[in-house]
Amino acid sequence: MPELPEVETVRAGLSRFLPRKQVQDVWHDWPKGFPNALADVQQFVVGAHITEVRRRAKVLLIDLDSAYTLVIHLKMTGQLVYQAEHERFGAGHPSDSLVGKLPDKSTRVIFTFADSSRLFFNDQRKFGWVRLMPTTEVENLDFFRKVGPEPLAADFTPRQFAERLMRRRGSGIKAVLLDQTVIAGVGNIYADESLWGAKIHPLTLVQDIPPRKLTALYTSLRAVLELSIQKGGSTDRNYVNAEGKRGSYLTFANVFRRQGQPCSRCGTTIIKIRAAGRGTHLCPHCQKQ
DNA sequence: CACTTGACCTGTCCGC
DNA sequence: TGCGGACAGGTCAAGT
Repeated sequence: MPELPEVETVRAGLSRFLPRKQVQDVWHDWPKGFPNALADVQQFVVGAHITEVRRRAKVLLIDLDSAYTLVIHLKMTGQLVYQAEHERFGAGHPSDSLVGKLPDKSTRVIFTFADSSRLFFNDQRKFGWVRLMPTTEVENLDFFRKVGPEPLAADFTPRQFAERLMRRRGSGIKAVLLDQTVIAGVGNIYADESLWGAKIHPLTLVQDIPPRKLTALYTSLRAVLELSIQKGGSTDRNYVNAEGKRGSYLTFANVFRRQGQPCSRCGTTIIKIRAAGRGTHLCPHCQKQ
């Protein structure tokens, strides 16, 4: 569920809090979710200072001044929540935030900093992970070598978008949008929303989409991602930002989880089908195959 | 080789 | 009310 806008929202929040913090302690259960040897964590994380928080695709990168980086993927139900020391105890926490309620039963990793503030990695379904590696090796990870361009990058053009989509000419457009090696950061929510915006049926084969509709999809995808970042991302169940608060984009969604409701453009009832193995939402009138 | 399906997990919801 | 099964969806590995 955390897709580009959600991960970007977490990144923005963490970069307000984390730079210059010194790590004092790292606790974790669930070795599969943080597979590094304890000795390496002790040597390269404990005592180190955080220098920067970055994002690439749906992956968060927390750089340390030990020349190591914590690489974090939230997958579907991961959360990264920062809690300042004074927020730990007692009442007074906003009821719409997880802050003050952590750790809880889905807490997998806790970073404690020298000023007693803490960073919690929560993950109900344990699909997410944290791993430590030298900063210079991050770009050599298989995932980063193959991942496509950032759709919101200033130099990402409609032409580039169309060319990359056409590499997968035999496939349905939804499957292609979800393919991280084509375009980075798009998941189920924004695939559905951007296709509705461009009036394209999710199962349409890429080579059957006219150029003008590809341009519309480029525009629609960028608009949807930008609006979602502005709204703090989408919260269906689990997602929260670095302050433990939910995002409000789904209030503005046109099709995602809106099956049975009228299309905001034409009034036709939104339906849910299966495409690329995922629940897929569309307006059968606006998005003809 | 390109595409699809299953595995990884847990919690929730639905029908019987 | 209890219980089994479907479902949620990001990514990799395995299968077709």
